[in-house]
Amino acid sequence: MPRNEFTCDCNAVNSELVENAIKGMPAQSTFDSLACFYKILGDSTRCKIIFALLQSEMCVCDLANVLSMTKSAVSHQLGKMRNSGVVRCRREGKEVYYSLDDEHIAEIFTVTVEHISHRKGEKK
Amino acid sequence: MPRNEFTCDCNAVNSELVENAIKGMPAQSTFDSLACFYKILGDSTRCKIIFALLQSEMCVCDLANVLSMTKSAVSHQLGKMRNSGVVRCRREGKEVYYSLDDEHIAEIFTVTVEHISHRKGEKK
DNA sequence: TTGACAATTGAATATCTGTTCAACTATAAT
DNA sequence: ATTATAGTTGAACAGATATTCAATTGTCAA
Repeated sequence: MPRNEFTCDCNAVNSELVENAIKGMPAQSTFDSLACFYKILGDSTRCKIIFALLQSEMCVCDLANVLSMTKSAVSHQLGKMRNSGVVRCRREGKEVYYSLDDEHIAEIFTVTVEHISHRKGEKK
Repeated sequence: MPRNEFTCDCNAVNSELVENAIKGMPAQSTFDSLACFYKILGDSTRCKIIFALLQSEMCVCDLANVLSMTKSAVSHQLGKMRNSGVVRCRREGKEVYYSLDDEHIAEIFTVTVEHISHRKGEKK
């Protein structure tokens, strides 16, 4: 009789390790937030937007020109990024200017850019 | 006649800013790598795997137990993480033990966990 | 060699996601 | 008021993706 109260199809090899790991696990909502945050960064269009906004705030038209995309496509992405708290916006006349909301994002982003650059030379 | 040599449906508002931004843009491949990296982190299952591996290396069975998932599902995710250079593995008898490949990943991940935790208290 | 278990892999499916298109709102100028 | 431009939004479509299921490989023990 396998002591397996979970939905997995096998028994733990190192049960103590597993039990401790389970105890130390944060709530599901924490992982959802984490995944949600990374999901926003996990698209090359949105990465470009972030990179552009690192330099300066920009309106949707400007971003569309930088990315060679339609206003609609850019606006859709900006909407998601706004909802996730990645960017902030302010209206100035007809234009809406976007900027990075949180300095943490710039930090995490630039660290990753370095990480990627370093990998380039390495294996494969 | 709109001076719009791109695929976008509007003219830049701040043309100088746009031109500088375009000049400063890295190659498409850089953004693909970035997005690819974040995409790997952008799934709650894989976030859990990373969190578990922060504590200690584990075999597939152990991870399956920690996550309450089948070996197959876990193995599929580990395969992707392996291909992206996020995790590394070594065989020991019948088991295959996985661990985080790069210390940068642990760094980026923990910084983001903090970022998320701080946000919790804030708006919304 | 045979059987058992750990792990991987490919195909199939259900779900999610990015872009397009068209319609719409908001602001400014004539 | 009317027109033009900036931006948003919903529906639809195409492409990507996570999990399941079944089959297969690799390793150890009998």
